Amino acid sequence: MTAQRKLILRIIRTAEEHMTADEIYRKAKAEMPSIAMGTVYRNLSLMVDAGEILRLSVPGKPDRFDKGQKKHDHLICDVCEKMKDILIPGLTDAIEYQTGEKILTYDLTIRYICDTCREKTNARKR
Amino acid sequence: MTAQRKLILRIIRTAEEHMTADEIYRKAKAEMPSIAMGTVYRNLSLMVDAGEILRLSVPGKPDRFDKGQKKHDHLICDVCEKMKDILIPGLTDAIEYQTGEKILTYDLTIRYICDTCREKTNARKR
DNA sequence: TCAAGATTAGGAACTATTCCTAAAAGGAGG
DNA sequence: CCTCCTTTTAGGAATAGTTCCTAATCTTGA
Repeated sequence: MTAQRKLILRIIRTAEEHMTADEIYRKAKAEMPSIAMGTVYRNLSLMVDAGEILRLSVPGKPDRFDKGQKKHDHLICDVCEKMKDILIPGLTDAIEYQTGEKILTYDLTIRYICDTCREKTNARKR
Repeated sequence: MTAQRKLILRIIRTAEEHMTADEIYRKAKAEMPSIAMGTVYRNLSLMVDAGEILRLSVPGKPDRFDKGQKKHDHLICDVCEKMKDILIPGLTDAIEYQTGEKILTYDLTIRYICDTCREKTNARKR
């Protein structure tokens, strides 16, 4: 395993939030100035394929990457765009039951307004 | 409502499948050679915002547009990438119950292997 | 009819991502 | 510690999808 890949993996593992490829690149560049964007993208894709990390796709926004190994779903706040992980146990079974199809996987993204933003909006309205 | 917009809307309404912006553009261009790509994109976005049509986002692929007004979910075949509409009634309620949050909307995309592709794969394996 | 505002065509610009190539780095075996 | 072979890299060009810009054209309503 190359130094570049180790670095990228460490950045993702120690990140508090889901980072974009660009954010990871910039953080990596601070430690290893020679690293190239292409290297980041290639390693991210390799690790996603290997199941070491997860890719989170949000329409119209750059992909984000998650250290998590366990599948989960996402709540995205419509105002601040912050993402929150959630688990909806049994959804796979429910979908298979409803559709009558054996499914491989699914991707569920929920839009809502988070508490922080709801408070701000209410405060402004009064 | 301009002629361009009327044309775009008609193309979407008479389409059998969900079309990409580029497919819509080419079909529109055949009838109105002067139409520009930007016009197609702008009108599509306007109509999506107005709730007249739906935008379907698939990670890594161009967006597709649906005449449908009624919200529904999608099954995508992992082999041929064809998309099928499905309805999972009560999912909104289930999500709200599970998360304890009032949700605005959700986006559920399910990956599976369609009957046609499964048959082909099996046939090849033997 | 005429002015104000909206919409267009055409193409440049942008963003996220992939691809290309020559050079550098690994690493298995001696 | 070398040596050959494979993998990976840096750097930048290329690509796809989409948005943005501007001057010209079309609407629309008074």
